[in-house]
Amino acid sequence: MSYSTRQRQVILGILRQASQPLTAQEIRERASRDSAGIGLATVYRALKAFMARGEIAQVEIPGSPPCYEPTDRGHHHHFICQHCRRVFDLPGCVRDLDGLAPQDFQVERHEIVLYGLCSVCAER
Amino acid sequence: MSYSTRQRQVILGILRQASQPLTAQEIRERASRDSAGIGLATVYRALKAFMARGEIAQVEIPGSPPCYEPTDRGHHHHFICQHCRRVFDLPGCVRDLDGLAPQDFQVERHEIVLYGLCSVCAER
DNA sequence: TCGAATACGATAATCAATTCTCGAATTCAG
DNA sequence: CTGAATTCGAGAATTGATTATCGTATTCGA
Repeated sequence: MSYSTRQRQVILGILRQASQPLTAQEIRERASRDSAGIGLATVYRALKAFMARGEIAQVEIPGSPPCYEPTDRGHHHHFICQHCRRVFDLPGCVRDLDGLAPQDFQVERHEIVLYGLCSVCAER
Repeated sequence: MSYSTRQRQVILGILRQASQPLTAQEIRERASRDSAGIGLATVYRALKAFMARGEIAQVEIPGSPPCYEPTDRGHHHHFICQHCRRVFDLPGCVRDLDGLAPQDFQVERHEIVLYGLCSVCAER
């Protein structure tokens, strides 16, 4: 099985506290603020282990390396600020999406990404 | 300015004939079927030139290298078949998308990607 | 047609993300 | 507590996409 180490607890805690999905790099940076720092390889190993257990999910964001977030946040989408490049969670969804595809296509899931300026970057 | 070469005509023709956005690799493969073959570097140079002129656009598809398609197809979105991995164009859009973001966010554009099985792969 | 500008092809170089390596440290079941 | 299993850290290696290099070939305006 897999062991519960200090590093993995830190990493999972960071993902749970974050209000956006984070990249492996971002996780390492935040981990290095507190504890003595965590190797990037360790972050990747932990992410792989958490994903195998279904605790976190990978979010593919166009133009950004893959991000990770806890799976318990329910269905939602993302906003990317074109200025600061940060990714934000957007609660909610829209209906009638599946109707976009032809009748004989089976739609299983969807991703919506909005691009623009976040509240901070919009003020200039 | 930029010259009109045999290679660039081939590349643009391939993009126009395709019913889906194509990656640089896919373009090179299709180009090699007819003419004597085109270098990958040439494909990238041509894509860059066409983009500078606004004739084609880059489409960022999660989990796939960037794809390219002519800009004259109007606003549309994409469907990715989880079985054959192909990318399909979906005409149309949905309304009220911008409402997903908080009031103080400026939404400039959006991408919608549907995942599932295309008509061919759904038959099994 | 001439020649400067541009593009070609093949391959090497770059770049960023991710994985591997390996000796040392940690975890945890018994 | 003990030891086998697992993980760690740091850096090297790998991978895949893209760009640069450079000698040659093509394009096209004058």
